[in-house]
Amino acid sequence: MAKELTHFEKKVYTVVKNIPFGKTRTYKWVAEKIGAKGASRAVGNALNKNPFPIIVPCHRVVNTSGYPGKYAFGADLKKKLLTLEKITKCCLK
DNA sequence: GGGGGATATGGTC
DNA sequence: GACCATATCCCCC
Repeated sequence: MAKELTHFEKKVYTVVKNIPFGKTRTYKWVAEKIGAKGASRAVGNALNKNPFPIIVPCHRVVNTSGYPGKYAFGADLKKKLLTLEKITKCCLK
């Protein structure tokens, strides 16, 4: 099972997985974090093929405009998830 | 500061 | 070689 993920994807998932709840990061931020500065697009590629969208909150990754770009399950869902997390965080707080 | 268009860049299929 | 969930630069207002 264990799909043989590329070293790049592995790093991307590890970083994205560590993004705090209710927070959002940019593709560039992730790229630099994994040491692939400039590979912002490659980050999106890896997330798109994300085999575990459950443990990898890829919906927390947005572009520099602070606006959610695309999403494997639909940009609409992504926006919804972000809003939901925001509300949840506010409620718990 | 913001909008639109074009180019550069990195990784995977 | 082509594709892609971006980023950045240039121009204009």
